[in-house]
Amino acid sequence: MARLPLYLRALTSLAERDVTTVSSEELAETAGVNSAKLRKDLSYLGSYGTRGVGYEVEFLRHQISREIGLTQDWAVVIVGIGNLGHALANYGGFASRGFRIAALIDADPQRTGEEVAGLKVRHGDELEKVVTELNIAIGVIATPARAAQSVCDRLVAAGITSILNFAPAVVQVPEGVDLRKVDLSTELQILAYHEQRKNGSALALTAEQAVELAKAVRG
Amino acid sequence: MARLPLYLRALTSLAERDVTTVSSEELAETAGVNSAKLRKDLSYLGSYGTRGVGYEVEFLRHQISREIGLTQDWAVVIVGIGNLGHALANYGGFASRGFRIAALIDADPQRTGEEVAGLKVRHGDELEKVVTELNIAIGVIATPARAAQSVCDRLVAAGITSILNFAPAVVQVPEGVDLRKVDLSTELQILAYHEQRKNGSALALTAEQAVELAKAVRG
DNA sequence: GGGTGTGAAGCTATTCACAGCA
DNA sequence: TGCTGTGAATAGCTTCACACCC
Repeated sequence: MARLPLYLRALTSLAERDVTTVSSEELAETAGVNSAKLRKDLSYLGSYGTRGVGYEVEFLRHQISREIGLTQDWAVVIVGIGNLGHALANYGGFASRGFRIAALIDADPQRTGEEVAGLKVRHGDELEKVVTELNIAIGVIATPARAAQSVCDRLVAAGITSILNFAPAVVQVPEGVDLRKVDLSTELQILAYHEQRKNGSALALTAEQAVELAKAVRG
Repeated sequence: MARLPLYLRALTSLAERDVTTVSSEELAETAGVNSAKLRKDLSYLGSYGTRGVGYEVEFLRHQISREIGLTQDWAVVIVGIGNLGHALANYGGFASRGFRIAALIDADPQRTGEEVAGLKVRHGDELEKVVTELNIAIGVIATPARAAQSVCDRLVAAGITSILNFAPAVVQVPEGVDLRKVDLSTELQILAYHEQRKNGSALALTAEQAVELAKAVRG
């Protein structure tokens, strides 16, 4: 369930404020969701709450961590060490959540050997070797769009079944491989779509439409 | 509709290959969705296809661009010029889609004045001024988690109603403000969740569960 | 024939509302 | 009494299947 990480974060934030017990209502508010939805989600994990009281923050946090698989350590390879690859390699939020950046790969021989975030960048040819030797579980694609599919194919061929794609390209994977994508300009486009609707609804009408609307409003 | 950017990208990729006409089946395949879904989505924009023929690539591309609002130019401010802010500022995919990075802001006085992606980084105090003067439509939060809510509040107060949050924090916005979030470690956590299920399904059973399972299988 | 546009069916996710337990 | 856990109701989304048009 895609909301578990959200609940986990909300619980962490509560734990930092030394809250020990929380109701579904409060936790839902913190996480920004409906309380019935939260209770239903949590009930799939088991009955971890106490009626009349709520949930114990630390206990629930541990249960969710275990459910997600954060109690083990996942080795990640980042392919494509451009601007974004750099940022991802240096992003501090991974280590604390059980993700370990184990290798960095770039096709550009100029970059090979360069040190980024304490790791030497390795050449594209070594991809398969790196995946096997370091027991990589998750591949991150941060290459330009044109390279994404072939990098993805090679990751899959090397045995990786979980891939996070940042390249702005449609990438196909075989059955059994999980592909998630994060697309920066898609997100902006969705915002722009709504923004346009907010500001432009009246202004964007053609003269004809305005007349029609005026008629309709008058009844 | 959140899939329009996906279709737009598929159409662009087809246009680059000089395809002029495409069926819903082909376009759906390119975009990685079901063809019935694609036809239904497109039908909301209007009847832009021709029965027995398909859709004209350039025409449809223009219609979708217009629908999303990509025919106008959107000024974007990035707040927080760390690793990620840098990467976003330098990301080439925005300009070509009608998004113009108009300003960069960082709270650290050390960074103020530094030039990133051809723009001078401005100090946090100037946020409201920058938003008003440059007619900013979209705010991007790339700060650490602890600063996210206050940056968001200030963006909203300055009149921005579309915000993209990269900080790993739950951020609340008032009614009428669109907030989208991109969370890198959440994405990895979702992958880890599935990965765990794939590899560990049998191994992760306790002895008792294994016995139960064996019984159930035998009927 | 070929392929869009769309009602209808099916499915999944969300919300309601309350029984049941601390 | 207060709050969880959950059946039932609802809403939203996806897919099917075919009428209709080029």
